[in-house]
Amino acid sequence: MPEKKTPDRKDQIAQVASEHFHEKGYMAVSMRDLAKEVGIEAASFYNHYESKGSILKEICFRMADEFFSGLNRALSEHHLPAAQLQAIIREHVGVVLKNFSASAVFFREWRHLSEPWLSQFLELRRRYEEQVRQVLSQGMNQGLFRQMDQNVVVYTLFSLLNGLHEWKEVQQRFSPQEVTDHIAGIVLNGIAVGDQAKHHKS
Amino acid sequence: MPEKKTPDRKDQIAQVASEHFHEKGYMAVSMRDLAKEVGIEAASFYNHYESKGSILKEICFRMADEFFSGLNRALSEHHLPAAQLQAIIREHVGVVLKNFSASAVFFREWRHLSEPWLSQFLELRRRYEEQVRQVLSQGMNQGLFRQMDQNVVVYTLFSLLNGLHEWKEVQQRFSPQEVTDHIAGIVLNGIAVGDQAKHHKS
DNA sequence: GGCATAGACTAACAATTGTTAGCAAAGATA
DNA sequence: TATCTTTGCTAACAATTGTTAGTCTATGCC
Repeated sequence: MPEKKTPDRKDQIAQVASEHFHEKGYMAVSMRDLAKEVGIEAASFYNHYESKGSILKEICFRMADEFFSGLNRALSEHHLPAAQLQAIIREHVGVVLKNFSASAVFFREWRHLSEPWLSQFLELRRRYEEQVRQVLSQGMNQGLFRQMDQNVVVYTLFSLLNGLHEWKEVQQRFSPQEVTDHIAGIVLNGIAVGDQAKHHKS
Repeated sequence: MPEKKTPDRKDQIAQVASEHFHEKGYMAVSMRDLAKEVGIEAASFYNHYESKGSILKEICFRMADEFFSGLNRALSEHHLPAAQLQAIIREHVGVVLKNFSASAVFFREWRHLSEPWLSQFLELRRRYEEQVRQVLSQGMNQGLFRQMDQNVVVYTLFSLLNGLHEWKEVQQRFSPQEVTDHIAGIVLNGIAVGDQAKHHKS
């Protein structure tokens, strides 16, 4: 007797799993843990997912989709490298803040994906990184960004972006726009030629 | 028949465990996995550690010691906030690069500590963060740093520092000094008053 | 009504988990 | 030499794991 209408069990499971994988880590959450939270028995999961691993797969690749959508939006709506970079950051921050648990799983638990998903996932990550690198490259070639090691810039950018999910307080106390401005300010200040990219004041 | 002299089994176990916890995650590594690598049987661990959890505890708190040593060294050897901050970064980077696997475990696997170690660990982290915050505070009060939200600066700094262990390439291609300069440059450029902290040019 | 499908259940499985008990050999200490 | 401690082993344990089989029931469709 289903006591209330299930909006979509599969989505509900992904949602609950995201939160638990985020808090305890994928390996520390059992199917029975999830079952208790969802309100069904562990065996019933297999009507919706074919394995525990496929729940993780669903979460990770759904987030990858989100990140790529944001990236493509940023690239198609802007054409100057500096504007593109800022848009990339804004989109990325938006995705993280809108899917806090799931993005934490995406960043932290992907190594528990089984093949061939793991390889596929890493390839997607590589492509994302590569696209950002190209924006940097264009900016440097056009003389808009200083010449510097791209790996270092990418490290800086992704450390700030990927570390975001660790800081609950930041999410609570600042708007997406503020976070975006902060990160964009740091990165652009770090790489821009001259001062035209500075838009903060004391 | 011990085929060769054991330099120190307990340290060897901690070393092997660090590497495996780093690569697979604490929960995904069984005692038998570790045993195979060390060259003993799983049950023999209990002559050196009282539980699997106590191996993790050892790794995490040993690293906490390292980080605090570095912090204290930085604070005692310098007195101007800008110099202190730079020294803190240098010490921190040094500790991470010198104990790559163990520091990754420190940053990523601490949530699997059991009580009361978990609480104690979080308290240590809080204290570390608090000391850095005080340096920022002093710098602002002395007019050396711009007035800005300390949480945001701390978020930036720790994202860059704590994300370090994710980037094997960075470790391989840059010296500790280069990494330190890079991070210190970003943070000081972000917070310093005027241009005196800038030491790069196009 | 008749019937198929979806989605829940119970029960059980084989494997793996961390851990303990009991024992043996080597090294240190006396 | 006699004894104690250290450190390894084998065997086994109880619990938990992801997963499957088989069954029941409500819902939607003809």
